[in-house]
Amino acid sequence: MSPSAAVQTAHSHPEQAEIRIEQVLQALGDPVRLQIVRALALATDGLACGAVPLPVTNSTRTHHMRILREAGVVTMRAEGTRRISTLRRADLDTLYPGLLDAVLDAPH
Amino acid sequence: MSPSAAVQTAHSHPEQAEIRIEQVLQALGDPVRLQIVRALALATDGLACGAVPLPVTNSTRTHHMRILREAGVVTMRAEGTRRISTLRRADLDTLYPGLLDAVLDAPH
DNA sequence: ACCGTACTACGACAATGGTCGAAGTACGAC
DNA sequence: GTCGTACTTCGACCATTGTCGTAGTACGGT
Repeated sequence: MSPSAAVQTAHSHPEQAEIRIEQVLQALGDPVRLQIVRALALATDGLACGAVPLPVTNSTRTHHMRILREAGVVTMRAEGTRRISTLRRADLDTLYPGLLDAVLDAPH
Repeated sequence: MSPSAAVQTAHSHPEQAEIRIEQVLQALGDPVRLQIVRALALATDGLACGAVPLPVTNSTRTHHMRILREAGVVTMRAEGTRRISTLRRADLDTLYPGLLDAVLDAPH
């Protein structure tokens, strides 16, 4: 195995201080991603990307997870072959109190 | 004067029930539009589109105002040659309590 | 070792979106 | 009426974005 074999599984996450409101809003502004976030909100201990039923292919799913991760909305950790995603509730509630709750409580 | 001469000044606004959260979030997710919304939040009695200093041309300004209006974030009324825009605070607070405040209080 | 599952990376594509300039409309002032 | 101001509309442009298929990597099972 090459030394760089584990690079792929290491995802970059923004620090709390690096999270920007426009990026968060834009990330939440897509129907597919909002569906993902709503599903993650119900699973307090995280959820595998593939566990959310979505009308898109796997590669598109990965793309949306990346947007959410890079915006600072979710964290991802490897667990076997799964990537468990979790909502960054604490960080978002600290930076933008009420934002996440308002979005999650919104009628859909 | 033709009968349809006043069409241009009549802008369409979505009813409160027609406002969709994804559209609102996407509208707020643009830096220029967020700047507009922040300016409007300070002027309770509305503001002319051109009164907000923006690094874009007039046509782009109009474009952004249209996005905000069609998303249900602002209302516009004609007042002479000016178009006075107002934040739809009541509607947004009713539909998504805490959302607008969270966005406006966000660090920038 | 082999295979299947879970996900990622890359390239391509069409659609969307932000930007502009030019032309046009509405209103007020003169 | 003419002129200037404020804004809109239209078409064009380029960058971004959501989508996909294909190929690839990592891990667990057998």
